[in-house]
Amino acid sequence: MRQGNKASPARALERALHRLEDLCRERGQRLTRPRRAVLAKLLTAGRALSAYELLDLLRPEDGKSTAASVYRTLDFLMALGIVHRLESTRSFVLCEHPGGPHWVQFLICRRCGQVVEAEDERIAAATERLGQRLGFALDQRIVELTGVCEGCRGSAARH
Amino acid sequence: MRQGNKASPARALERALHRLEDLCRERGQRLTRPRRAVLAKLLTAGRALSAYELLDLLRPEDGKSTAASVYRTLDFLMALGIVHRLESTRSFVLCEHPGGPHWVQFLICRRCGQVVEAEDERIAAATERLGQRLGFALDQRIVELTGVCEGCRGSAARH
DNA sequence: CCGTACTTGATACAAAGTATCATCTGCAAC
DNA sequence: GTTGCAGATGATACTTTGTATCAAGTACGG
Repeated sequence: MRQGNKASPARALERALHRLEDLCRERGQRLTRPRRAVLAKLLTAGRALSAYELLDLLRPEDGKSTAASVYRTLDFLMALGIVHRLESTRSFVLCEHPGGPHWVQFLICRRCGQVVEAEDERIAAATERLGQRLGFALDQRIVELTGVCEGCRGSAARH
Repeated sequence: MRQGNKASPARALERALHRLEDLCRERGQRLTRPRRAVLAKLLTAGRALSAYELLDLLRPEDGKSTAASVYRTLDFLMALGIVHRLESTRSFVLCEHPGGPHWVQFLICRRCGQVVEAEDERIAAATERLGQRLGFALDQRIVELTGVCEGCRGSAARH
């Protein structure tokens, strides 16, 4: 929706795989089957997945997947910056803002599980400022805002 | 330091236990031995502890502690608002700002483990605004900023 | 096509958190 | 005090999440 992924899922997958290929080449990293597979599953799922949900999706078409391999692959994709971990739900999502390093915030609907990735300047500035004020040189900023999204508030009012 | 806890730890413990007692009475909750014990351990530790670290501290003086009981007790203390969970380190800290419900942020030193709890108006406002902009009714805001604190930057420069 | 540095597969394990149910107890009412 | 009992604990077993190790396999530059 946000990027037309729903409109042409095959196209979006192709784009994501190309991006992965480029990033690997740029950084001298290998492009392997599990790396492609995990990226593909995250993309087609279209939502945050736990490592073990991912494992369940991968096994039918690659019986050799294990928890260890899934975690390794996720770590790799996170280092490339194309996957993020949601600490509050212990799950993993595709990055919606591929590009250079950035500080992002997540809004998570506790009803439908939808995850929206934001890049809010005010929050970035305010957190930086707070770090400076308290003498911290920040290198990671976890901002995860949980609530109920507009759709869910409308559809199930007062419940 | 911030509240003089280091200066008189026994006094601080006494204060914290009184606070727990008051809160329990106010809300019609029971004040039990494990609840006192967990609070005491968190206070005397003076830092964030994982549930299992807590368990290891509790067992010597109460062999009946179990993971389940520790988690139950932590959930209770969190509901009272006097303990917070740090998602990024899967650990628990005493609240430094007892009082009504509030939105807090944590700064965590990755070198020494120090945790500072802040209540920053700008961040509170910016996150609220972002939620509104994206149509989310927020009920939880996790903000955990990791980096290196002033002391650690000074003492181990360039490493 | 070769060589090898890096990655994977396989196994085992550690850490974190939850479910269930019988027993016990804090505390309000007497 | 003593008592009754809703609510908490204790005990056990289990699920979920994440890591360590090392032999075997493979992506990719030359």
